[in-house]
Amino acid sequence: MAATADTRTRILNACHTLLVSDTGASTRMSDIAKAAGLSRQAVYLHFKTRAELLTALTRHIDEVEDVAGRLAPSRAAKSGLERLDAYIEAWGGYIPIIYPVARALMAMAPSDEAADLAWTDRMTAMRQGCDAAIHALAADGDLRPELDAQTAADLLWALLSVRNWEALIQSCGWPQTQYLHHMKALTRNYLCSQETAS
Amino acid sequence: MAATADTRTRILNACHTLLVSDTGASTRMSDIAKAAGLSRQAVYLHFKTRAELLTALTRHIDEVEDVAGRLAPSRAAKSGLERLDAYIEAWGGYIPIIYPVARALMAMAPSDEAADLAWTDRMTAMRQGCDAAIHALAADGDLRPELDAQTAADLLWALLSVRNWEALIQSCGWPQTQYLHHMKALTRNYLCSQETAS
DNA sequence: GGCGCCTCTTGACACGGTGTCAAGCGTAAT
DNA sequence: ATTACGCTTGACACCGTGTCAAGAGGCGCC
Repeated sequence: MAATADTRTRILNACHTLLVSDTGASTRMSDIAKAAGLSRQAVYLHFKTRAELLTALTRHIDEVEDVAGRLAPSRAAKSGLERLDAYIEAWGGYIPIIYPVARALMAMAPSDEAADLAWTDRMTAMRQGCDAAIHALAADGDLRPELDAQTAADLLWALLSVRNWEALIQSCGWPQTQYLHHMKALTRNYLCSQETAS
Repeated sequence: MAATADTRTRILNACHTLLVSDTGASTRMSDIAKAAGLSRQAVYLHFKTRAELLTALTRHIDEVEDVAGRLAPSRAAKSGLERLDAYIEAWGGYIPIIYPVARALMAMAPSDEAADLAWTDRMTAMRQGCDAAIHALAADGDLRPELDAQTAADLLWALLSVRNWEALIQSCGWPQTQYLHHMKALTRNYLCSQETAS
């Protein structure tokens, strides 16, 4: 049993390091097996499909990297404005961590229902955070009056998408700090009431 | 010769309608052949690879839909602000048109160099437009002073990405008008000097 | 009319990757 | 000694892309 769990996490770790280091997205099941020092079939004994392995990996990273803990400050924020900033800081800071896995999952999503579902789920969860931040903002009366909460959350969600991060950090070569700065400034500017957006 | 060209465009049209109607992204070469009333191999006689077919299709659509003409108003704009708006209007209005093909191209990009290159090229071309708009803005002194042109163009480029459009229109169910409205408002708000952004 | 050319067809095949199956091996528990 | 478990080996099916070779049918040209 202990050995089983060990092997399982060994596979997860092997998969993770491959996705991080490698050209990544093209990581095959056989590569993962080799990296874990196992036969290809052994991997299938632990994870029925590649999609399942990848989603298990996201959950695993979530635990190891303590997403919940990272998001705590945002939930604990006193004001809507504070919450928005804390959320951007937390999620925006987490993107680089799950990105390698996210990339692989996104790549297979169009052709694999399970992967698509798993990724959509994650994005829906992220969306919750956006909703919460926007509601906190609205509760304070700091949501820009011409925006309804729905629209504002949609915008925030799109702005904080992994694909936007990818575009700015990977394609444009932005440093992470610049990304965080502009995401905060942009949302403050457009989603918050003028007087409070200082 | 005429027949050749005919067949070629018949393939392009078949491919296009499949990508538009269908679940789309999974359109196979054999589906395209069937839809064009040809054998699978006949398709390969006109397009060496799937990637080549798809990129040819983007160019074909560009012509039929007159991208150049659509972008003309932005180039003809008198002011930077006008140019920015016109560009968003033109490109933002063009996205829904190429989206079905773009989707297929984006889906295969991670695993196919040629597709990746073709898509990157298109995005680079789009980026030119962003640069031009930002420069026009800067020339008028309407670029927000704390932003350099590079950063502003990066942001504009990311905001106007197909993936953002996809998120807002496809996932969030926004109507196109709402998308255009907020893209214009958002950029005006964040990229332009305060006094002029009214 | 016979010739060659061009387009398209037919049917086969290789390749790469995922996922499945069956038989067997080694080892630890008891 | 038997059993159960985790893993290996090697085979195979499936699917989609891309390739190849042989040939059919229409068209113009001399």
